[in-house]
Amino acid sequence: MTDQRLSDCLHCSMRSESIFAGLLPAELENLGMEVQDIALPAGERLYREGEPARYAYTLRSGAVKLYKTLSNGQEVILRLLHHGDLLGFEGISEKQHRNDAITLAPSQLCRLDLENLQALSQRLPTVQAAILQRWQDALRESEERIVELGAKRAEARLATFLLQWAQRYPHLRSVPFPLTRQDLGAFLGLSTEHVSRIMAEWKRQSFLHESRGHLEILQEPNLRRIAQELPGEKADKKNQD
Amino acid sequence: MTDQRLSDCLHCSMRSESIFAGLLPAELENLGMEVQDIALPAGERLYREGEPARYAYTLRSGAVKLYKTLSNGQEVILRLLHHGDLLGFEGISEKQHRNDAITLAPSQLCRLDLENLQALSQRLPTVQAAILQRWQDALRESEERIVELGAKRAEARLATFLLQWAQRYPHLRSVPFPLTRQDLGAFLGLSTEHVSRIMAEWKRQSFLHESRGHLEILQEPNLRRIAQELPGEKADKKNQD
DNA sequence: CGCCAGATTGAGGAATATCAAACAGAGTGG
DNA sequence: CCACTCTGTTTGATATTCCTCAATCTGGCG
Repeated sequence: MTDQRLSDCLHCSMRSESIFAGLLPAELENLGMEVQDIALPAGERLYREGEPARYAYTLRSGAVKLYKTLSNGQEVILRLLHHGDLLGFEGISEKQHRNDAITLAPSQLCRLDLENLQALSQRLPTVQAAILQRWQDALRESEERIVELGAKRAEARLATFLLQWAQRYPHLRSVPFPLTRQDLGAFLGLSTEHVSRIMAEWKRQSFLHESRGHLEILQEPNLRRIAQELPGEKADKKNQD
Repeated sequence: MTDQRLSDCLHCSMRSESIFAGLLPAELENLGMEVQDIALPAGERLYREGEPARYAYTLRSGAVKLYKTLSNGQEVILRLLHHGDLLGFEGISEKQHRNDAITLAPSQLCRLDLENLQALSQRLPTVQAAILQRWQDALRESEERIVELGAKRAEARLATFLLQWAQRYPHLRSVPFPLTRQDLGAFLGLSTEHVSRIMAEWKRQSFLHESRGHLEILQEPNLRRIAQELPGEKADKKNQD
């Protein structure tokens, strides 16, 4: 079920975008670190909140959700990860993972030993700088989320999210979309039903199309308009088609 | 109005908590960087969103809000900073500031030149590690905010916030509280009026007391209980006093 | 005292949640 | 191929939370 082998970083297709970008081939061969290449089906857990952090990961393909489960059982999704994103790096400075990580789709990852990684980042400033950069990106994204959650209404949040999701697959008309309505709600701070209502309405209006885990945005301008809407700015003119 | 002089990092009262902690005195004297010591009244702007980033700051005393202003004029506060917090460090890797920064109270800050800081952090791994750590803290805080905004109701958000604010002044019964109802709303994703209603109610119930820019939490257990409440967990028993 | 920004209060309405029921579609076993 | 089941989606009705707008109140201050 879990395919696992040693990774060949030197010839990795993602090398130029990874935290090891910028290293010389000689340095790469001398990482002093085992990098496991892992393939997982959908729904597999990478780690759990509170668990001792042993590994960090680079997501090479597929999708992963990072989330917390509250005392009433409600899930809150903190981040949704795509091709190229990192996870588990909080383990560099904290002993335990801060959240749960589960694959949403069949995924390929590189698994890095955190102790090795920490030693490595002390030795190679390039690597540390790369990690710092990723962290800043994550913080910027989180702050954008705060703006969405704090200031926008349900439709605007959902529209923003769908557009950003689709943007991660620039070359595809119809993009992979393994999220349930419940996932969407957990990410956007909305109830499952409310998400469903909005999605259903947009499908009726042909703003978008869904089929077998794929999503196609048919009327991007309309979604963009909705994504911008702020409280007190009701769009009087609906689409007329 | 703006008192400004060269800072003496070696004898700074915050040295042990700053990003320069762990440096030897000799290294400190050789920072190769001018550190300005700045004192500002309340309501002073440190920088504006989109402005070229020249400086980063360490807040030595007082309070600062980082916020964005949306197209409808609405403010969203991203972070509220206290004694010991950093700001403007996004300028290390981005050319422009991502948000506005304004003092909420009379504040003392250290101003660091970003170009020098960048060079410095390449040279001194200790400094870079310290910055990395602050970044991770900021990300953790942002993720906690996302949980608050995404999953909790107004009262729980406000209670959580007040408790955390008060915790920043562990030795004081009555803590400085320079926030307006509007600030609270902008931070918590609520309307000014809704915040006001809840605060007024809590004052009536003697959960807390407000006076001349200061706040005292009188019944911490009740606030803690409210802070934990999640949708679907109505507390039937109110306080009886 | 008069003024003014911020705080409070009230009434009504919009946005969203909750609860319950019906629906759809992808396996699965006969 | 069909009935069956299971899970996720959609829909409806109702309740709650929160916002908006407008008015009033309060405390500090010239």
